[in-house]
Order: sequence, then structure tokens, then C-alpha cells
Amino acid sequence: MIANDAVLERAAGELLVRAHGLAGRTLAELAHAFELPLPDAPARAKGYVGGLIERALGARAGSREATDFPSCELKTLPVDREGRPRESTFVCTVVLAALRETPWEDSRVRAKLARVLFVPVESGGDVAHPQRRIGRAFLWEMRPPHEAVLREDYLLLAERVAQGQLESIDARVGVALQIRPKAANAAVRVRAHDLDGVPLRVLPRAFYLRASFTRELLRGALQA
DNA sequence: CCGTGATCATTC
DNA sequence: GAATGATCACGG
Repeated sequence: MIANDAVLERAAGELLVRAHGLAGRTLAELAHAFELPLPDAPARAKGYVGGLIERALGARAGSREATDFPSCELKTLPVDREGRPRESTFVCTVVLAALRETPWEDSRVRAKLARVLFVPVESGGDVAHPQRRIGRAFLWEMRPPHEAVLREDYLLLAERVAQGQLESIDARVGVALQIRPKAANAAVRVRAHDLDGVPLRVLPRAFYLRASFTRELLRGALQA
């Protein structure tokens, strides 16, 4: 094992320092620096901010199974004027078979959330896209108190899926982690299979962190 | 087609 | 105001 945890933690710390360099800058400034267009309609550019911050910090664009950086996952955090997270945070898609068979310790959720670099960005209708400012980034590492909450949610959700109760799951299940639709529209279906291996097509779903949870993470970071 | 980047729009 | 279910863009 070449990259031990101490090495990764240090790498993530260096990334955090670079992310701090973005604090106070506007999306317009950042887009200009990278010679990127800034979409006029935020509604048509829902993932634009995430991609912009990725580029600013040197992450590679595109869909990946692994975390954004070897050392951590990068997440922008939409915040209101008071700096409070105002939306849930996407974690990863739900793969039914994996959810039935993978213990928490080996789960994609845990891998993605082992270490996360959160970059707060102003969001919401009261601030125009170009004028939205980047906040002070913070690094969060999953530790026992929070991990216990996440594990419990994961186990609860996994158990329902394992018992074939997928349709009983909605966004109200889970204290910190929830499952919600994740698709172009409600008619989309992806391939899956049931408990007996019989193929079926289901609405794509994903894990999200509740805003109440990321608010708590942010509070913790401010106290530290 | 599917996963990653998320926010939108309506309901609660 | 917060939460849920729906939706938009893009890379591979």
C-alpha cells in the first residue's frame, strides 16, 4: 500500500489550502480565469458550478467511479447568504445488487465520504449567477460519531432493498443519508435485477446527504 | 445508456 | 422555510 492514510491526509490538506485561495472570488472571476463561458440561466446549468470548482482545483472532468482526487472527494455546497447549506448533497447512485450485498465498510457511500473537501458557494434566486461568491472551504473526515449515523441509515436502506421493499423507500427514510430519484425525468429506467436475479427496470436512484447533516458538518468545521 | 455535476419546482 | 420528487447538462 503506497498511499497510506497519512499521505492522503496531507494531500487533502494541501488541496484545502488551494481551495482557500478561491474564497471570496465570484463565479464570474473564476470562469474568466479559466476562459469558460458562464451560463446565463442557472436552471440550465445545474452542475456548472461543480465543474468550475473542479477545474479550478485540478480535478479531471467527467464521470468517474473513484473519488475526484486520490485523497478526497470534492463537493460544492450551495449556501444562502448566511452561509447555511440550502440543498442536499449528491453522494453516488444506488446499485440495488450492490446495496443488497455490500457491507457498509466496503460500500461506495463510505468510500466517497471517507474524506470530503466541501467548497461553499452562494446559491439561490437572490444572487445572480456571475456575482455568486465562493466561501471558505473545509475538509471533513468521517469519524465514529457521524459514521455511526451514516452506517445506521445505510443499513436501514440496504435492509429494505434486501427484503425487496425498494418501493417502500422514499426521501423521508434516513437521518443523514437518504435515497431520492436521480434521472433526466421520472420515466427513465435503468437495468437491475431482483432478489432471484430476474432482470427488471427501475427508476434510477441515488444517495444524498441531507442539508441538515451538511449544516452540522459546517458547524463542526467552524468550531474547529 | 448511465454516472457525475447538481438545482429546480412544488408540496409539506 | 424545509423537504421531497423531478429535472437539466455533459462526458464517456
